[in-house]
Amino acid sequence: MSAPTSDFLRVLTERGFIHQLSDLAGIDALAHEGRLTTYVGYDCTAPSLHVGHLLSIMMLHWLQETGAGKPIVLMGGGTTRVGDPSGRDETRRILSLDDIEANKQGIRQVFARFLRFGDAGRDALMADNAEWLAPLNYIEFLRDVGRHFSVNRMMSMDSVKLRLDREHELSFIEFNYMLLQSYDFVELHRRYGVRMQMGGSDQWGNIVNGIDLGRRMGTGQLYGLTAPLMTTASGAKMGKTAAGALWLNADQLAPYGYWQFWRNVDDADVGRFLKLFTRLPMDEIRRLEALSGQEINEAKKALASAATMLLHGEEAARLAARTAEQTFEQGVIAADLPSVDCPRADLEAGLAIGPAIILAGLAASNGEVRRAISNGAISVNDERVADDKRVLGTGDLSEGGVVKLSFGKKRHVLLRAV
RNA sequence: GGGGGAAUGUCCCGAGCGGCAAAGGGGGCGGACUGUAAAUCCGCUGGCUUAGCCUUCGUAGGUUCGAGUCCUACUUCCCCCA
Repeated sequence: MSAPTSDFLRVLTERGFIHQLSDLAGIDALAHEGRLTTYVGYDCTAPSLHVGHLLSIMMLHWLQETGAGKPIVLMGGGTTRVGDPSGRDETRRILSLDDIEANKQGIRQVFARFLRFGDAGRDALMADNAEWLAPLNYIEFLRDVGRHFSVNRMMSMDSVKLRLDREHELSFIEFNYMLLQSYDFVELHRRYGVRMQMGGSDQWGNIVNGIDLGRRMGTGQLYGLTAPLMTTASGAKMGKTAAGALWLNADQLAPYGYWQFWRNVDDADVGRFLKLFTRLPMDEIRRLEALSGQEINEAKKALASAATMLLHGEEAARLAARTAEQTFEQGVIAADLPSVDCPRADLEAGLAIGPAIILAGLAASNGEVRRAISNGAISVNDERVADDKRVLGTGDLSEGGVVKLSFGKKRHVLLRAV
């Protein structure tokens, strides 16, 4: 691809955000003039977004930062009632309207950390497609939008084909998702002059359909840009760990856990992630990714702190870094580790190790705890537990009135006597 | 509408003569080695009050001392015919 002239595309290219774009020159020109009003849509299927969404959030961030255009965050209040089949092989559970509304509220808060909202020209704006999708009239929609879609072509789209090939059910309601998403694009153009849609590479088909529908419905030329599918160096899809999804909301995943996630990335991912998920300047990143061997841990810490700072703020990032240092480098019990309250009376009466570990959220059943103990995975106050009959008492409390429970070397929880 | 095939361990794929808590992968978790990395090796990967008991093979019944396995009905998917 020839070199872009706009800051926006230059930054995105340089930092590795671009997988596919519909028309480099067209996008570049609009970005150059600062008229590239762009939207990204987010489902409201969970109470928080997770790391997988971060990529597109960062793209919106750079859009605003480079002055390329107005970022629009589209909440899928309407489309979530239908369910996007892209990248899934299971029928999505239909959420109640209340759930969707609650999820929407949860998701909202994250964007304020990455975007500047307001009424001025390039201030970010948040929209909800329930606003125009909910009142749609079926007959009119079929007539105005439906007629532009070819079932033949829809059948050949990856999201549909995958379901068909794997012999999984694809309900009619989900089959319609791409019509709605395409229509969103058109509607956003009409309302806010949106010119481009961004998303993950799995959204390419939906985006292209939107561009197409726009042409047929008279929006003029629309554009699309997708980011590469985020995988780790080992090929795993990013966003989930044993502890659950890597949520962005602090009440779902504490800053410490978030920091730990970035601290533990694969060596091979450090440079790429620094570019994608932090705002560190490129020459600093080049210096960090040149580190090798033991030294690359410096780069990982920088990544963890920079990424955590972006999402949770400077103070939270500093605290997480300190907690990690105390826990992993100094071997002392850091007061800020995740903690769970435990009635003092339980400890006085003697609390068996199994229920204690479960209470701490480190395991799901006694059986799992027992197996973990036989694997040498469980520690109390950094002392390996050998006997699954081990009972915790007040004698295990350290000065701070806590017992440190560990599952493996990395997952630590403090049991706080209250 | 007719005919044939399929559904397995609630992550995925996938074996399974009527004695099955159910082979084997992948993935995940833990241990060793390291650097809170990767690779490698080893262990674990239904629940419980664990010499035992309970719940699991699409759903509901049935046959049998005993059913993932056989029979019937239903649900969903695939293929062929119309």
